[in-house]
Amino acid sequence: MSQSAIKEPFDRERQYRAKRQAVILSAASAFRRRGYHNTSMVDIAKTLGLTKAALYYYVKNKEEILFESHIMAYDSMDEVLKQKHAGNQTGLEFLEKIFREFVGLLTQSGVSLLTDVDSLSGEWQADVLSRRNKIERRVVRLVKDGQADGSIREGDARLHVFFFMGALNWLNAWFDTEGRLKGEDIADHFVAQLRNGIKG
Amino acid sequence: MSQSAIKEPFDRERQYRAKRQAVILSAASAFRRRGYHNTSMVDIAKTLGLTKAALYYYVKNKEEILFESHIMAYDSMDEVLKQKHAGNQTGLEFLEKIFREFVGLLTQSGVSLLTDVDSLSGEWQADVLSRRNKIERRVVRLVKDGQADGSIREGDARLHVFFFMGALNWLNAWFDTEGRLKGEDIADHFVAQLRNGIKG
DNA sequence: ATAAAAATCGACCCTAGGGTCAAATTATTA
DNA sequence: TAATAATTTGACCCTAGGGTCGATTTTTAT
Repeated sequence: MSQSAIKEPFDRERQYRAKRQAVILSAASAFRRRGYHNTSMVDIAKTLGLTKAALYYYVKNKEEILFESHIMAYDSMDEVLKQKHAGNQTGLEFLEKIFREFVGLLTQSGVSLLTDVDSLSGEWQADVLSRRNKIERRVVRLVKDGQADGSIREGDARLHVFFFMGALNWLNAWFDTEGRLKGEDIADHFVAQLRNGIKG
Repeated sequence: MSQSAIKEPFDRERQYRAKRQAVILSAASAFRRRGYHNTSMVDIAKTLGLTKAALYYYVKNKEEILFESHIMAYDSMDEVLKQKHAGNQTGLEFLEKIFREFVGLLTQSGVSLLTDVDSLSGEWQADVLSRRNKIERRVVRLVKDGQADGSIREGDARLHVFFFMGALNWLNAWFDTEGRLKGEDIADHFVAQLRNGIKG
């Protein structure tokens, strides 16, 4: 049929992209659990029922996978940060919401926050760091907003942020989808601790 | 002189132990900053003005260095946890004190809390995990004590702990001795956030 | 000064694992 | 059902870096 000439190339590309995503997601999860250097390309391939060589059809090299893993996580966080707070809620309330969604990303959506930035070289490392800093600055801004409206207590906003973002990163390291701790409960608990820790 | 026959061997051993410590400390610092796998034996050696081969006079292999790095950190933490709280202070006050000293270890005493447990094999990994768990349980107990005397609010004690221990681990990752943030200030800030986050 | 012990080194070996490539296999299209 | 394009593979190459060893250099004891 005549349609195929038009949509077929799109489907092709879509397939390709989907598979590429699968590779990166799967790898990211492995990196998070066992570490970047303890995860070989063969490991990644086997998990997907492929051969090492096939991976290189979707990816330039191992480092690119690490890079994309980072980017993917930051994209998710950016998405969360995109929303604007309803006019009625305080800065603290808004921050709570954001933080709860961050926790959700890690516990429900399979997003992995990786730490192995040093294994990235030059350009890529700079890219990832800049993305991370951008997010950090956004959150710092939220805290400052909260301080401005009095819902968050005074003090170095960056330190406020480092504290609870640390909790987030650590959560990422120990949280186990299988464990008895339910993501929802963790979110409630963490949000409570965040709130009490910094409220005005 | 006759003395030497007695004390000389002790000095020898002392020298040896001191140098061995130096190797491990130096390596631990590098591991913390660049990561275990991004730090080669040659790197470690060069930092100490030695040759790779010389390292093996003090250490069985690279993994042992990683192991000892972990142990060293946990020894420090155990030391901090050894103290008993004065009869008059609340559970929360005592926990604050402990936490402040933990922060001090990382910011002042050059102790590095490493995360690369997965690069450790079998026996060693089990050892390290058990040490970590032991410390974690101790801290959980402190929290429960605080909850018992009403100074710490109710809620899953383990989650309380994960939250602020996460902050600690994260601090370890970003804190830079050279930076403008002074360890003392960070401790104050972190302790405040800990206190407010969980107080009853 | 000299022997013995301690510490360090240069040169080398060896493997895990990242990366390549031409050939085979599997869809697609006409 | 051939021709073409998209995937996947087996076999192979190559290097970084951990680890070893006998030979030196340095220290200590007598």
